[in-house]
Amino acid sequence: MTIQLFNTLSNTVEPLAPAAGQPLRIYACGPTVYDYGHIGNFRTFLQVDVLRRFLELEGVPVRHVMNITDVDDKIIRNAAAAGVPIGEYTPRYEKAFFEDLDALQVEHPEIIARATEHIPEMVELIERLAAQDLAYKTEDGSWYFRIAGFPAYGKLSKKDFSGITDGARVDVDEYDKDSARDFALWKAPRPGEYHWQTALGPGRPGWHIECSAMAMKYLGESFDLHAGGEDLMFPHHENEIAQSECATHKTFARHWFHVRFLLVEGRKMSKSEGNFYTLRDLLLKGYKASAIRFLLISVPYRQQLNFTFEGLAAETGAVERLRTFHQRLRDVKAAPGLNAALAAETDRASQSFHAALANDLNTAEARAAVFELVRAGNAAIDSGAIAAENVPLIQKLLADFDKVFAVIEDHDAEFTRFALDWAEREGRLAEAAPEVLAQRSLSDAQIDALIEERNQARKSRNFARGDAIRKELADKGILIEDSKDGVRWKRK
RNA sequence: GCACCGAUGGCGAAGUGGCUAACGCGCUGGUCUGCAAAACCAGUAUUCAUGGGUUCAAAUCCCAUUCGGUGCUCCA
Repeated sequence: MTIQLFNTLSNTVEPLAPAAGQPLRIYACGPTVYDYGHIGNFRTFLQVDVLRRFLELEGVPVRHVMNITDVDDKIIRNAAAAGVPIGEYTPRYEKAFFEDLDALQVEHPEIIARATEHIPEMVELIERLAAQDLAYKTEDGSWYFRIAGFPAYGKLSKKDFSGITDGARVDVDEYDKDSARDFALWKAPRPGEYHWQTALGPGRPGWHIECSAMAMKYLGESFDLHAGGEDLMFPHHENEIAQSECATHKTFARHWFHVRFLLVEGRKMSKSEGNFYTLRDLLLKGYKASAIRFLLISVPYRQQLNFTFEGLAAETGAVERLRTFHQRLRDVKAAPGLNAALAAETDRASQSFHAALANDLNTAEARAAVFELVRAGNAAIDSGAIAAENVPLIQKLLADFDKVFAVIEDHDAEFTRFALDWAEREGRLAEAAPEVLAQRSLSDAQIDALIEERNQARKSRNFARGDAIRKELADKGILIEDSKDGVRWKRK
């Protein structure tokens, strides 16, 4: 199935396909590792994950490169404030970033590229530009890109710079740049600042050059798709295009994929609004990683998503519904044969699921198709209409669904525990919700023992005692379900 | 200020010219259960921010207004 995907560059939906015999080459802008990631960051990484997972499901091999920006102004500032070199400051946040990706079931890219490990590649790229007089050195030793040398500048963000003249409105002499729009390729060090000694002189890379250099190193001068948050469109991606295409005289990335920002409780997320959440904040509040993932990917990537706690609770229930159905399917005792009507319905759902994702990654429609089948499947189980041969057909659809959405297979307890351990080390355990802490105080064996005690009480019709135990477990976030086949429990 | 995007039930949200406006959560009633939970069934927007227009036909197209978001500066 051909995947149709919106391309920011052309402003239209276009098919996305790799060159013959090649994997699909993706470059995605990664994090600047100066702090813990927040849910806005993760929405972008999750949507890229949905894209790559769907490509894989469709049998398209992927070569996905993500950069780690481990040197920039904020890092230099924060590291200096902490009194450590940047090389000691960034690794803990890079590690935390990957731990968070794991909690959210985000597949790792094939290649992780750190800016600080690619200084020679960047220097070489700047030299290529300098050789064409498209990069120039200013008095303080910094290097800038000459935008006047790239007439197509603005083609991605649809900005027209042709009418803009320097001097009248903008103060040009700030860094003695030739034009106010010219951007830094290489920044000369301020006194005492960490820097590299290179053929360009001492300094550190500008923000944009790392992505051009590393994308070209791992994917070639021209590749299939470049992804990032909508804010990166300008100036970051526009500048990448300018410096890359001027150096190579080839199209840099053919397809540009931008993920829309989210709102939190209807407002833009910001520290001053008090609605700024890291993944770890939410795990400590007791929200499950699966629910967070499901909420962040449920709204198609080009739509603004309103992240609310009510929505998060709703998604917790939605994930639970999928898991319960998955479980019922495994346990069902179906008569031999095939229910043709249910098989046809399964097939329809499967087609809708694939078609929805192929249509510009419409995740909302894709999950709707699966939920419709969940209802049909549950009804068939209840009425006894389900037949043995239907079971694997439905399981196949759920498996395909989970290859992209990755929420049915349950890793939640593991990552909640991880967040608690982390909070303890950081002295932030007080931020954890009481119910989350209570869960931690109860081992699986203790839970099983209490359930056994309750079974005995119920058998002797001592329902008061049985209900008391159920209440005690519920207070600690453990829910009990009685069924014909015994008692099941799960963490709320 | 300029440019671009959006507004659909109690909440989140799909649908972008034509069958009864998906799906999830919630709520109400029923079935099941010792009681619950889970699951199922039924109900829950005559209507898609507001006003006007185009059309045989509009949530979907056009204009205006209001509100929210983004970019123009660091930001996923």
